[in-house]
Amino acid sequence: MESVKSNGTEQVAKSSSLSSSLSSWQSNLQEAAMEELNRGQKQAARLLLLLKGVLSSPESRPAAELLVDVGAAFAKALTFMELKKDESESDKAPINSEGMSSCSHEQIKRKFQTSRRRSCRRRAHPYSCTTIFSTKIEDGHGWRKYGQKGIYGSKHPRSYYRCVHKHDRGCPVTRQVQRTEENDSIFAITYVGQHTCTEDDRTTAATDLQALTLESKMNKNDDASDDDDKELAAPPSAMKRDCEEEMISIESTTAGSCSSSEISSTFSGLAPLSAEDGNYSSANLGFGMGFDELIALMSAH
DNA sequence: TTTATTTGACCTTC
DNA sequence: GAAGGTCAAATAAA
Repeated sequence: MESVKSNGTEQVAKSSSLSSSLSSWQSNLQEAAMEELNRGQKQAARLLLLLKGVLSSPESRPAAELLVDVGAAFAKALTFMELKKDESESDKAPINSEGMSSCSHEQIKRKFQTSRRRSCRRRAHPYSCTTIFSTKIEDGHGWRKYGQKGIYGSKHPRSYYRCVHKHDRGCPVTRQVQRTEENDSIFAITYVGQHTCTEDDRTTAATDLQALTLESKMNKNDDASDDDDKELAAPPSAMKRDCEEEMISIESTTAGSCSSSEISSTFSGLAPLSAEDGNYSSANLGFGMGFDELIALMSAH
């Protein structure tokens, strides 16, 4: 533990007691910080609710984005704190003095790995995958459904789609669509590979969706939670209609190693965490959620 | 008749 | 052996 040159045992005892009280102090501090973050998140949600009408106008868009961003930041910080708490409780490891900033990637990865052990494994494939969370599955691309499976431990089946240009243009993209456990009206859509069918389609569907604005989200009709099977079985023609999406996008860390269920397992009210850089984009409305979803998630947290 | 979806079987990975 | 992913025949819809 430490080298003792003078009054050894006393110093060890002192050090041990010191580190124990320091650890307890840090733990209390952590609890207090989480409480405050929780409070901040709830207050942000309340403010969002209060201003919901006011912020619907286009000129209030920056303010609305800011508020959503604040809510997302609270959610994200809370998640970091919870991850840290989980780790210190299970490992009994001393709290890292570096604080929250150091706990993102590895801990998130670890959490994913834990849930992976429980629920799923994936075939290795050479393509990168991107998971988004959206209230709709249309993304402007044409998809052909080629399978549906019940997933172990999940109440919703997973549908498998491939690009309609797979055969004529050799487009390799597939996607998996599954309703999230946390919110039946939100789909976890995992895109595997990238469109090669047209020049315009080279950007992934996820990238397309990121261009969607708050305005469209605010003005959209509440048609998000239609019948499960109808939604999932929507023909390509239906998918090409205008989409006003609400989405969260998460890039996988390594090609072929991500899964929507892994990611959705951490979806209980938190901001999206890019495993690559730990950031989410505020340009696409933070994590792309509308007011209702954000508030629902914040309240559920 | 053509095209898309469903679904059980099979394959692959762990 | 279990579970996810894909195939392809059967079926439904346009």
